[in-house]
Amino acid sequence: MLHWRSEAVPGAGSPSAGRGVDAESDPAADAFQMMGARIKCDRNAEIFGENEPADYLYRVVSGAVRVCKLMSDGRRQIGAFYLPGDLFGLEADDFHRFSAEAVCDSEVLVVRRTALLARSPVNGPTIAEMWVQTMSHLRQAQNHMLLLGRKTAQERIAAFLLEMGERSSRSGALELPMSRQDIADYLGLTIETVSRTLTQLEREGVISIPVSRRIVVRDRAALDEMNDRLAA
Amino acid sequence: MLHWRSEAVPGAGSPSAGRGVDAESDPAADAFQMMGARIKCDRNAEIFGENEPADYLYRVVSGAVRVCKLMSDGRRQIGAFYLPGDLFGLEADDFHRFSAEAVCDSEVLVVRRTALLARSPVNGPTIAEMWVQTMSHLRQAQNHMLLLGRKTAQERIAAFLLEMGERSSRSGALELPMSRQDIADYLGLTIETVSRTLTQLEREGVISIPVSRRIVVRDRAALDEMNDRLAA
DNA sequence: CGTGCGTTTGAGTGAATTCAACGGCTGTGG
DNA sequence: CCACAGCCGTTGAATTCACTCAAACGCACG
Repeated sequence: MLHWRSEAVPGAGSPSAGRGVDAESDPAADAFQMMGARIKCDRNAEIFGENEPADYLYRVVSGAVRVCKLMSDGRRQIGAFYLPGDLFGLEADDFHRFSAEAVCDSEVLVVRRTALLARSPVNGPTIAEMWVQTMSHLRQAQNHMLLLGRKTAQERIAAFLLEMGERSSRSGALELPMSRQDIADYLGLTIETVSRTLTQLEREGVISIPVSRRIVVRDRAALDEMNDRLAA
Repeated sequence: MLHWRSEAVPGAGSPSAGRGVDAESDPAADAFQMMGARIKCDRNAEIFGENEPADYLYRVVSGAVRVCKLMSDGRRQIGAFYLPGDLFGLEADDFHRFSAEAVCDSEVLVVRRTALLARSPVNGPTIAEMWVQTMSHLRQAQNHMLLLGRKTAQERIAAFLLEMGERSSRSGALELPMSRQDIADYLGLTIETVSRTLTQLEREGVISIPVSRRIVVRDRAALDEMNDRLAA
């Protein structure tokens, strides 16, 4: 595909903590470090709201962020979780179509959209970078779409665990920053079904759950099989 | 895969019919008309398959195209329908993640990806155009995601009818090119549920169905209300 | 006039939901 | 140090919505 090294000065910002922040590897990160402001968000704090002007781009430094839509009867659909290193807030129009909230106490970098886009002449590499980002989000959305289509609760949970496994720091146990309710709203299930399904997977020996937000995958193949029914 | 008449020979094809092809208006269209080959696809013909190299871009001229994934147990998820004027086949990687098939006898324009991208020097307007396209697909995927989340059959059908209404020629009746099975696989329902729900909507006077693939919306507000529960 | 396909309709089942109660951790204040 | 409140998560029982299985219908085509 396309990629190139950024044209500028990564040197300054010492990236600090935030597990899994290998952000410095990709080019957009540099722009963020140069131009971005770092802000702290308490758990459940709104980072931007639906229909607000989309003047800024964001990058998760630590913690986690969810983007979601609320329906008038209280149902909520979470469109994505963003983990350290992930970019979010990029929109096709000038307004956000989802709201974004901190899943837990988090830090994000913020940069004006115009600043990023103006960085190089007319449409320098930055446009292409944004394109790649958008492509990546598209792929993510398509995966999520598949997840929400005709799938059983078990298949959804399996897919979720595998996805989080891929994205989190490659360690033994999964540390989930989000509540059961968040997971439910992400997977299109109820909190009870999420809980029951996890318990069932634990009883079957596929996973173990030392504490509710830490999940150890014991039988990865089993999860794969539940999920792999995708794509013959 | 499939065969088409030699690349080249664009001049011959007079744009011909294909309702809703106002393709000439946007810039990418020009490239397609200049460089594309026009091919015919019989109903259910595969245009490209999952995991095939993504060397071409496509534009629907007439008919309709579905992109989908098949699961090993036969379940199918349709990711999108493309109608005349729509672009498809643009991928983040070098391989298609979905397969594409003609919903009904259709015509599509095909152009080599490299040809399109090479059109202007390094990253001329074309990159930006592609970005816009990708953004548009992202928005579409996000909408579809919402559709598949915790929604009742009625809400899904309502959303589907509204979506098709938006996208089809702005006439009175909706002419659906796809089968009930296609609709079901798009909405994450079974064919029976789709049928029942449509019948129910007809009995309630919200729509009427003179023949199975033609639907007249009688009470648009009712459909909106079923759908609008979205986004407070 | 059959044959085949797509669609509709019916009856019974089942997976996930709703409603409701309980259990367990955490932090606060007596 | 313990008691208690407030969450969050789990578990149970009953319900419901969509699914599965099955049959019939209508239409196009040979």
